[in-house]
Amino acid sequence: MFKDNFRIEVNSSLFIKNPTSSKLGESIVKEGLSLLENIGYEDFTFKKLAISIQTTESTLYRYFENKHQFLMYLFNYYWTWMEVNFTMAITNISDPKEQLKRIIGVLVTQAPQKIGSLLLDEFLLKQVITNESSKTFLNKKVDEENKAGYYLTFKRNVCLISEVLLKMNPNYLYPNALAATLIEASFHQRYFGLHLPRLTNELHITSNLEDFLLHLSINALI
Amino acid sequence: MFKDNFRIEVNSSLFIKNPTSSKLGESIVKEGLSLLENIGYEDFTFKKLAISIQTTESTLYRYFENKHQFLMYLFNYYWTWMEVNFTMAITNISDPKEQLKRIIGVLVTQAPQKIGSLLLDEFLLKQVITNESSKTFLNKKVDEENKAGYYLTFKRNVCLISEVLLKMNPNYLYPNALAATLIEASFHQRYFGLHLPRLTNELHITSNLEDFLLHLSINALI
DNA sequence: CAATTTTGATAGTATTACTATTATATTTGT
DNA sequence: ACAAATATAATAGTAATACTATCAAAATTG
Repeated sequence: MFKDNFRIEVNSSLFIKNPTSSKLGESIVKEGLSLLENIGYEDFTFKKLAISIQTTESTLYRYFENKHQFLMYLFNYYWTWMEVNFTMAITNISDPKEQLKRIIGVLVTQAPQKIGSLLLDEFLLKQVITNESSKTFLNKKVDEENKAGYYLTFKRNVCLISEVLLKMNPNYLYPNALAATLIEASFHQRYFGLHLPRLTNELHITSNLEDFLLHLSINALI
Repeated sequence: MFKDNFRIEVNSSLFIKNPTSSKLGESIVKEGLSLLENIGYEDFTFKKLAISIQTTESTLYRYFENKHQFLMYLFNYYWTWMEVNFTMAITNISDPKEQLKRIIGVLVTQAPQKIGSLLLDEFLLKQVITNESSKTFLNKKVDEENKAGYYLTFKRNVCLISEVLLKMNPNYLYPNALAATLIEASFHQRYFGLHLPRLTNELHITSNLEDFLLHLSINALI
């Protein structure tokens, strides 16, 4: 469907030097993603990443301002790629309900189909975003970073889903809120299923999660 | 309704020395809450708190292991107190739908009525939990802390709401997931309303948030 | 192949997140 | 009231974090 040289590029405010501009930059984001998945955002440091790819901290700081910007880069990479997935999923589908079903199908998929040859491992990326994405906005710099455009790709996806919801019921008052809630719930319910099972009902199983979200949204739009 | 000496006590795994056992301990949690609200979890340090209450770091470490345990203490304090609020709100109400309405009413209230004279400021506490509570579980220590009982009060509240949901529809498959989603959405949608408004629809306004959550849950239970 | 850019190596700073020790208050039991 | 026990303050110290700066070596590019 896409050429082999299909590439996801994120806005230049999300890095100092574009990591896709060099082999070293690519290994920074690839190994960084992997390290982030292994040890989590709190324990992740540029020092540890530098050691694991045999470079130095100062080199990493030439690509990213700090680890928060690095997470924001991955966050935007993820949502840029999800936008492609969502768009493909609903293209040529006329029934809004079927569109919603496919949207939710994409949302709950853990290892989405490869499109072209992507730089980052889709499965790892989904894992990291599931566990860490709330940390992109739950901090005191949120307004500043919002102004800098750090959340634009995420907002575009919320709006894309919101439009599908509105097709099902043009009078629904909270389409953006519902879209954002579906996304957040898809992450957190899976997380709860794995770590705090009393907070959910077997929603770490993809088909259950899909059923829950689909039922929730369809009923909300009645 | 309650005596003036009504007190919220949290499980002893959540502190080294009980802060309610001394004036100093009380000022640690009171000023700590205030500082956390002002500068956010990421910038909050025991050093800064020590300076603001004119004590030393070593003293703070005799009360709490680290700042994460301090946040967990506040988190449990909050949910212990919310359990009282929820329970009072539905006591003597027979209609499950009315119970749900009152549950959601409590959930979206920013400055709940004072019960007795509580140590911590309810408004500040709600603010801090709204902004920071996801950080209690989104980290690599979650399984360990879950075993230690750090999430018990939260789970009790999810189960309490879940039971009300089940009364409305005993066949609903995902009561815990819905309860947890309502709680999470109540926090994040208000946050989005204030900081990332394109992700929501004016849900920083309490009555809108209430309407959204009520509509969402009632329709899900059809 | 010279000029430019990128990276590596090294050093250094302020802050964070603690732990340890000891002296001085404060509280408690009798 | 006073000795004993406990809590707190003061101080010092460590390893790690989160950077910044400098300069030489390597790689790229024109």
